[in-house]
Order: sequence, then C-alpha cells, then structure tokens
Amino acid sequence: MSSAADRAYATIRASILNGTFPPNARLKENELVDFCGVSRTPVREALRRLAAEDFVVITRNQGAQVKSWSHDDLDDLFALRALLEGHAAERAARRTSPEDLRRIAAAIQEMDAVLAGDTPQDEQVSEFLRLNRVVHETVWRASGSTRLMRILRHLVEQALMAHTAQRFSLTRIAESHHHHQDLLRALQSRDAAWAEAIMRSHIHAARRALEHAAPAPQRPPAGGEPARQQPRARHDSRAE
Amino acid sequence: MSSAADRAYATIRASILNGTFPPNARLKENELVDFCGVSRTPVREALRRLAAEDFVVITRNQGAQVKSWSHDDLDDLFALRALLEGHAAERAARRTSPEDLRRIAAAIQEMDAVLAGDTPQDEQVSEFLRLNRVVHETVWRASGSTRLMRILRHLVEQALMAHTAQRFSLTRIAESHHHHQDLLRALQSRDAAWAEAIMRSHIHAARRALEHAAPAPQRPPAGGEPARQQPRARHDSRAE
DNA sequence: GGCGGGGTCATTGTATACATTAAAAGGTTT
DNA sequence: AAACCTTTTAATGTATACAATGACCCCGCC
Repeated sequence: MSSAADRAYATIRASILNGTFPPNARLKENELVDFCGVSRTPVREALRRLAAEDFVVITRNQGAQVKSWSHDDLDDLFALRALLEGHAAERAARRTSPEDLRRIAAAIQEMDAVLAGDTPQDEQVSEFLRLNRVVHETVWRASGSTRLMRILRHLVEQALMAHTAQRFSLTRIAESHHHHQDLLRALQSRDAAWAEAIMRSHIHAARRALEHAAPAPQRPPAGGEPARQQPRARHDSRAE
Repeated sequence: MSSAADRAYATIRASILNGTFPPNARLKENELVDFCGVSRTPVREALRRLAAEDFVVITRNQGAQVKSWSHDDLDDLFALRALLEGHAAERAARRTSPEDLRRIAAAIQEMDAVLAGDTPQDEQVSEFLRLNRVVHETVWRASGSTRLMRILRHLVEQALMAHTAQRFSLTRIAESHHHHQDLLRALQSRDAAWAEAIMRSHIHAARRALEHAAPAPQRPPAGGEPARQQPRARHDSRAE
C-alpha cells in the first residue's frame, strides 16, 4: 500500500496535469489537507517533491504556486528535448533489439487502428498519447542510458504540463503518426543519422503545434471558494 | 537568515561531499538531528531534497543511504556531460559577450598565477577547481539556456560527489588548464564547432582521469560509534 | 542442526501543537 | 487625503508525540 505522502503527491500532480489547479494557482497546505485527506506533513512532502520536479514553485514563508511557463521557457524546453531525444534516437538506432522494434511496430499499428476506428475523438486522442509514450519510452530505453531516460521523462512531463490547457487537433496527431512511421523505418535500417534527424524534427513540430493550438476551455479553480480571487500574484511569470 | 531545513541540507550535503559520510553510509534521522542541531522535520526535508538531487537514496521505511556510483553510472554521467557541455560551448561560441570573454580570460590568468605560485598544493587544487567552475558557469550562462544550465549544474555536482574520494594530480590540472586556453581561443574566434569539440574532449579527459586517479585516504565515518559496522549494505553498487 | 514463527526493538511515517513570519487591515498623524 | 506605524491574522516553519512498519533475535519445532 502506498504512503500518505505518495497519495498526496499523486493527487496534487494529477490535479495540476488535468487543469484542476491551473498555472499560478496558489496551493495552500491546509486546503490540500482537505483535498488529499492526509495531514500537513505528507502534503508538505508532496509539495517539496513537486517543486523539485518543477511542477510548483515554493517561496519561503509564502507557499507554493503551480508553475507557469513563458514562451521562452517552452522554447528552451523543446530545444533541449530535440537535442536529447535526437541523441537518444541516434543511439537507439545502433542498439534496438528485435523486440523493441516489434514493440514500436505494434504501437504504430495500434495507432492506425485507433485513428481508423470510430470511437469518440477524446478517446482517440488519449489512446494516441498513451501509445506515443510507449514509442518514445522504448526509444529511450534502447538508447542504453538510464540517466538520459530520466531526464527525458522529466522534460516530457513538463511539456505535458504546458500542454494541459491545449487541445490536440487530429491533423497534428496524423502528422505525428507519420513521424513515428518514419522513425520505425530509420531504426529498422539502423540509420542513426536519419533516426536522429527525424526525432529532432518530430520534437520541433510538436513545439510549433503547441504554439498554434487553440487553448482548451479553462476549468474554474477547485477547492471551494478562494478567500481572495488571486491572493498573491506578485510576479506574473508569463513573459510580457 | 536561513531556515533550519536549509542549514540541515547544507550540513549534510557538505559532509557527503567532503567524505565525512562516505558512499553507502546509512543516514539515520535521529543521528542527523544531533549532527545538524535541528529537529527531525527539517532533517527529513533535507534528506528528501538530497534524494531528489541524487545525493542519497531513500527506501521506504528504511531510511537514506549516501549514493554510490558504479563505473557504468559514471560512464553514463560523463557521456551526457560531454554531449551537453559540448552543446553549451557550441551555443556559447555564437553568443558570448565581450564581458564573458573577459571573465573567462581573467579566470585563466588567475589559474596561471595559482599554478605558478608556491602555495601548498591542496590550496592550489581547490583554487583551481573554483576557477574551473567559474569558466564552466560562464560558458553555460552564455549558452542562453537556463534549463541547460540547471541540468549541467546538477550533473557536475554528481560528478563532484564521485570525485570526493579522489585526489587531483597536478598533471591532470595542467592538462585541464590547456583545454581552457584552447576553449577561450575557440570562443574568441566564434568557432562553434571547435568550441564544442574542445569541450567534449575536455569532459572525456576528465572521465578518463577519474578512472586512473589514486583514491584519497578514506576518513572514518562520523557520528560517534555506529551501532553496527555496516548496518545494511544489501546491494553494494560499485560494479563487480 | 537448520528452519520457521513470533516477539521486541529501533527506525521511519504521520499527525498535531506551537513558533515565526509576513501580508493585510485599521487607525493615527502629518 | 496620503503616508506611516501598529495590530491583527492567516499562512508557513519547526518541534514533538504517536503509529506503523520492518529488521533482528530468540525460541520452539521439524
């Protein structure tokens, strides 16, 4: 069974990712106590962990806020992702096992099925994202560097958080799907330079798509009534 | 004034880096309470933070151990450092301001002076390491990516921890000094490819030097008498 | 004699009470 | 009326008491 701190962490993290706690929302420990159903100690631990992973920002004697991302932050993030995912793909091309190749091929086939099916669009999107994750994780693992894998996981999670308020278009997903197919060919032919180039462009495309995507409707902040609408927003961190 | 948690963090971290707590040492919260002079709450917070930064490993209901590094870990670490420091140098070559160039040049001149001086060797080494850090930090900042800078800081700190038990040879330092001089020339001429290549080889050389260095004499573990000599060393993570 | 079970202990996980900080409100003064 | 100081209050930071987990040790059993 998981500890109270783990549960608090998972609860808060999920609520940030699904938009319940929007960027810049203040996270008061006492409110989270009610929200998570544990005492302040594990809540605090969860917040510190989330801060270490860049989900929230903690200021001394001033509590935690959900981190918000400026355009420059996102450029920075995706530039690094492009470099590192490209590097991972380059290494993976020299090392992927037949099983890994099969796993990627299977995920791509599943994607085909999902996109051709007639399930609701939301479901298609979330299934696609899951399979997308499978493809990337497999490449990372094949790269043979656990540290690289950890950093990439971290970067992707942050990208996911930035994605939160965005809606995925089917056009974008189809494009992404083509990239995956190309990537599989590159890996199968063990063409490291090709694999790296595809992956880099794949990430850059994702950055561009994020820029142009329509923002999804914002949910109201959860947690009953906030005492004051925006209690402390001293520095709005969106670049102005 | 700094908080109790910050002091505990700084104290423990320093003790890990200077070898007071050697790799695999068990860190019991109650002992750290005495050691740091604060209560368990901030000690726990410090340990969680150190775990997030890979200085210690925490296992549920089982406490914290100082992390130890296998050869593979180090290879992985330095491979990534080479990639990222190279990338940073490549970007820096296109962007370094005159002030940055001057700062690097000044640091190199200081290194000259330190190495030519007749201060004790230990002092020479520590001064050199400080200036070395200045050079690298300047390059990182010049790369223009705060995220890249943070990751590199993190990687270097881990490398430092692995260095802890090592003794730096003056030969190694002289070699490193030459690299810095080359790097400055590359940056001054804005030759991005050259800068990247130098930095990569600089890092690879550091890895190799670490391999061949003589281990420094181990200090005994601090904190009075350990109840049992090696209370729990289930998996010794040094490869072999 | 070795192996398994149960009890005891040390150690970590959690809850809560207290201390401290800084932001907000209100009153006084200029 | 505006600015400053004082008071209040709500939040975080810290300490400590209690709960629960897991390791160690001893004893009985096979």
